[in-house]
Amino acid sequence: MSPSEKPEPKFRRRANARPDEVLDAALALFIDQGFARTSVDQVAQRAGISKGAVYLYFPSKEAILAGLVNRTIAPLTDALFDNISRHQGDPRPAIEQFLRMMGKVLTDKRNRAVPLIVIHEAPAAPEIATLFRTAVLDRAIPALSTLLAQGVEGGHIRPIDPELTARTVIGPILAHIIFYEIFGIEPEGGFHLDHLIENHLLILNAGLEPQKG
Amino acid sequence: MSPSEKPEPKFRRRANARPDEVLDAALALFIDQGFARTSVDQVAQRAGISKGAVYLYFPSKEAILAGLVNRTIAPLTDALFDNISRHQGDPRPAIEQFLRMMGKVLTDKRNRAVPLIVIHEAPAAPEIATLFRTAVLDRAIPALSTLLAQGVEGGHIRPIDPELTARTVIGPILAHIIFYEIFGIEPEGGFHLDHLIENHLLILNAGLEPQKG
Amino acid sequence: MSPSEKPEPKFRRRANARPDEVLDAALALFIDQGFARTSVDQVAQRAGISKGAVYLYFPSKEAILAGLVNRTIAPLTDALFDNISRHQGDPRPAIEQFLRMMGKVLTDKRNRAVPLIVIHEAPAAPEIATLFRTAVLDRAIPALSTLLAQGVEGGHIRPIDPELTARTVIGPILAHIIFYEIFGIEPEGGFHLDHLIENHLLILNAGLEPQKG
Amino acid sequence: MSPSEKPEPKFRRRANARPDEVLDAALALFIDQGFARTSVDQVAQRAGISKGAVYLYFPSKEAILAGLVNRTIAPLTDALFDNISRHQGDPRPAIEQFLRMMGKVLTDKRNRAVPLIVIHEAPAAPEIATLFRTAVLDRAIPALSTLLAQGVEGGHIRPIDPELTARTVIGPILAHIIFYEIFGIEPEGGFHLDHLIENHLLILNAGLEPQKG
DNA sequence: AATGAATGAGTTTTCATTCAT
DNA sequence: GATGAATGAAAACTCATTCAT
Repeated sequence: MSPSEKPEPKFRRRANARPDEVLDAALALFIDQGFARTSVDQVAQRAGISKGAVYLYFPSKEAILAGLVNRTIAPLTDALFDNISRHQGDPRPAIEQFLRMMGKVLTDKRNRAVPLIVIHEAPAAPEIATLFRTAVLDRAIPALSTLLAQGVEGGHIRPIDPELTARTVIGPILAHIIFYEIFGIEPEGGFHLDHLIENHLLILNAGLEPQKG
Repeated sequence: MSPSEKPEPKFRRRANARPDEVLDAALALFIDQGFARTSVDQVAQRAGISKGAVYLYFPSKEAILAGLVNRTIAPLTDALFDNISRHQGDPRPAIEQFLRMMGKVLTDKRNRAVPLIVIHEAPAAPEIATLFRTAVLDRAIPALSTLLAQGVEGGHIRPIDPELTARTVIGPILAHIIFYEIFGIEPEGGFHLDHLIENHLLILNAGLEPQKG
Repeated sequence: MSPSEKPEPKFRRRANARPDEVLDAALALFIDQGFARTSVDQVAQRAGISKGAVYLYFPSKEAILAGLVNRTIAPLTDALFDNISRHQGDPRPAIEQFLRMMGKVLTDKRNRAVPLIVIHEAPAAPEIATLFRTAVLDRAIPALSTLLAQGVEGGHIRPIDPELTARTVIGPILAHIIFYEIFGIEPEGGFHLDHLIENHLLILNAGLEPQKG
Repeated sequence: MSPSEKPEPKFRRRANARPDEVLDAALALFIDQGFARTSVDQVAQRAGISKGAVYLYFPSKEAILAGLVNRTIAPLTDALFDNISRHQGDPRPAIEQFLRMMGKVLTDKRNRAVPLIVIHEAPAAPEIATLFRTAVLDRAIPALSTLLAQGVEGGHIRPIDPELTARTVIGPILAHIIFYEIFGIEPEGGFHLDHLIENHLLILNAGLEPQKG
């Protein structure tokens, strides 16, 4: 208690990094306990601010989740999806590239967490589900479908239903993540999303090969 | 108060019919509103009994869900999974049969509902997730893996990682259901899980074909 | 702590008098502290039940107030207002009777309290204000207006505007109560609403006397 | 930082104009939304200053209301009330003048607003009620009482209780305003406070007329 | 066995007020 | 003087669970 010791100020620094800090805290907590079981108080405490301060940046608890989704979604540019849907010729290299990119992104647990939370909370927060759908699924599925349809038309791949095949393309990744994150099922070799994707591509590429004769 | 005063009712509600009625009520409600937003009161009312009576049969709200999961799981006999894992020769017919059976079962919304609820509630009710995993996933995935490993060994299918390929087998169905049920995404032709499965099998069968030469 | 002492049961008696007990508790508290400054917790405590139990009977805090208004309003039968508006001949005896009845009712502090609370809370609870208006003012003012109009037409009283005169009839009572209850202003002789009314009637009766010639 | 570096702005906001601007903003907001549902932030924003700055001029939200009451009250000089209480002879012309003046003042919604807010907030802010009472009611009622008492004594009006009659004089105006502002009850001809007053005076003047014989 | 009245812990949200800058 | 970020206390409401009857 020497006079030189600076007394803790009641109010901490002012940061305009605050919203991001709140999101960081929220994400960590949501991953641990889920959205519903995390209180705003906990988020605030973990972010090192008061509950009231959280409401300075986010008008509601749900808005925090929306912020999280938005932050995760933001890097998904139109260019990304346009590239896929505008691809000409054999779709398989484009699919490979797409899946490997997904693999890279989703290898980071923090990126996997957001879609999972959305899935968990969809019944309680349908607007968030819509937000995610609009920003991700409604762009990715049509892009893949277009890519595949073009491949069928050009005879580059076997004639399949493009829209349904999009589920064959993406589904295994979804299953892998859900098995691991929700049910704690880990393959012998570990989570390694890249392994899954390479194995999946092996089958997918061969499976799409046009029949001879 | 002699026993002759009150005539025995001709039909007395058998107490052991009650738990099932509760589960029926709960399932209908959970499908409609989700587990979290359904109150025990609602379940009781729909089952035609009092809230207190529900607790006579189930010690907690979560136990109702567990009961639901158990009832849904019960038909999955060991024989079913044994058949798959003991299959010899080309695994593809067995996979076809397995997927078509899944397709039949999961075409009924009531059967889709339980796994979906489990997924939604997993963070809040991990024991239920475990229950489901143990009874379903921990049996289905190894069975498929064994089946595939045997196929690889016998040269009936291309050399792939059996455990990871199990995700390629199942994943598209999971994706289809999640897209539809959670995000409201319906393919142009409608939900039709059987279409999805036939399209998927087309690719999968070709994709597993052993390479010539 | 003798064994014969009955341990306090956790749950008290079940009464269907409960809603009324809640209203009693609420009224006392609202008189003391006002509606806004009274918490549901306080109401519950005063009623000797838990907060949750209050919500068993009233879906919201505002509903408690509505219940209070309704209970106070209930005795005002249609017959009462019909009597006034159907009166024929000199309106003054009817007015006398009406004001004296009001005086009797409003001499009870508990009856005065409800309109006052409504006035205080009108900006925060406009539906309650509407409830009160519909049940009381929209019946009393037209009844008085009709009575006065008939009196004017029959030449029993001086030609005045019936609707505005209704305010002259009622206003002094309102002023008396507001001065006393809100501002703590007490006439030298004490609150005595009946004195006020007699004095008011003296002036009112003379003031309505038709001009001679 | 020499004084010459920063040129004096030609027009500098005079700090002492600020409190009045705050009051203006507050009044407008209070009329619109009521005192309780107006936040200090809103007042600050409307006044074009920061929330903190409001607290430079007013130590609390309640103090803003007090300031508003004071500003409204200020024009009520002692002379005004002295005139009334010192009046000799028939009190009726003085009462007429008084009521017409009230009518003029209260025809402006902004002037009606302050007493109404005081009435609404009295349970939450008793000191403000006291402030209003002391400055207005404790001067007006005695003044009227004195005036009436003198009129009775001089035989200019019928023998009535002066203090209670003061309520008969003022009450109809209060009723008219409360009916209109709080309950939204408008006479057929519109609010027109002056009509109410003229009608009231007709009755009042006749009602105070000393009895013949 | 059955009821349903009662409990009470838990959560989001608001906002007057403070104070570091 | 002025700002506005931050605080923290308060309060309504929900509902799984309990238990007297």
